[in-house]
Amino acid sequence: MPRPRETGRREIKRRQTRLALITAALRLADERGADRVTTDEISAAAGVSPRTFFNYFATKEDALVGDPMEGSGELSLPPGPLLEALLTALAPAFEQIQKDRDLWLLRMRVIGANPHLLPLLIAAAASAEQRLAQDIAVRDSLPDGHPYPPVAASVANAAVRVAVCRWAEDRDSRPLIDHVREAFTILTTI
Amino acid sequence: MPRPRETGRREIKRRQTRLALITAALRLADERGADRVTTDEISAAAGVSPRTFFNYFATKEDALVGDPMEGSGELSLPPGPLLEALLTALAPAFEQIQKDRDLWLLRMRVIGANPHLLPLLIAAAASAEQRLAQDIAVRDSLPDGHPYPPVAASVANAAVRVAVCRWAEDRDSRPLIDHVREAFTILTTI
DNA sequence: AACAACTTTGCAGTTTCTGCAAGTTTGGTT
DNA sequence: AACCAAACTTGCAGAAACTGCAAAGTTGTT
Repeated sequence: MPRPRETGRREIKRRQTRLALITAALRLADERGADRVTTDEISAAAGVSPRTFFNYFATKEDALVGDPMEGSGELSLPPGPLLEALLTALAPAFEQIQKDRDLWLLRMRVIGANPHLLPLLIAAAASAEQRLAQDIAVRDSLPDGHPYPPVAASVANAAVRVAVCRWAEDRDSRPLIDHVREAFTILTTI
Repeated sequence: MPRPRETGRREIKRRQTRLALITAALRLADERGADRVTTDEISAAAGVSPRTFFNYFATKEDALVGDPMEGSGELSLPPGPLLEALLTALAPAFEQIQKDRDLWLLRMRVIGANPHLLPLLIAAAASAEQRLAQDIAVRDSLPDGHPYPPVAASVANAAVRVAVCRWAEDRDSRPLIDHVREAFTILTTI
């Protein structure tokens, strides 16, 4: 019985290694600045060989930026009003981010201190946005080229971005999903 | 009288060199694939030393992606309805792109053939989008954190992206700005 | 002509990143 | 348990990317 793609020591170990590389990269970059850290040092700090680093990330920057929506997996949008559908479909991703709050704060600090990383984060978010637009088009069975899906995805992306920023500065640590909900309801009032 | 930042052999030569590097990079990448071209080859084809390449671009990819809005300079948004203001403010950029049509088609082909470049193009567009959001906020004197500017800029970006795609496939070669106008008017009907 | 500002270039050196060919671990089968 | 295949790690060798610096060469100004 071939395990789908979830559990199994293999997958667990992979996640661990990946996380170890990411946190090592971020911690070192936070201490000395992103370009004063080498992939060799990151690998050493994560306890793997230098070559292994590139089994996980194509570039050093990728380890620093990470995949913003790695928690979302294959998202299937339920029917109903779009914003509510997005909330439920993206909830797992937001929960994952919530769990990794400290890591995210660290990451945002590093990106803030190393502006050349920002475009990469934006690019990652944009990729997620495009996938989202595709999913919206499928859900509402809209023809290719219809402007609604990309526009909606674009707006949702902007709202999430704002929500994440507020969440990051929120001393009360209200869960991220609350901030997203708030941003979405603001959207409906425009 | 210190020339502002426009004419002068210096600036002209810089533009020429930059353009030569970009076209050389794109042509070579188009022939053999982006990762089968070295910065040394690009420099040689452009007639400059290998070291000079990095005076113009931080990375090889930057030469391939270019700056989507290099023609816009410091844009000042006139008053009035936003979409019309955007049209007039961005017109110079669109004209520049129109002039470089062949270069842009080549670039889009290269990016299509080398998907790892797409995120970088998206990131460049996103940077432009953020600058635009800032300009919108200033124009309408909206407080920092107001959702309108980023959302509007985001939507405008999406519209321009669609317009550029149609323009690229337009056999009649209708000017880019017409396509943008069209996309914008579609927006108003949503 | 002379001077300052900017640009190109070469050189030396480090870091990034890749391909390949071992080894090692894991998951599943008989 | 013994076995096998797929996945993962690792080391090595090497190409290519990238940086800092200082010496030229250009351009703009007085």
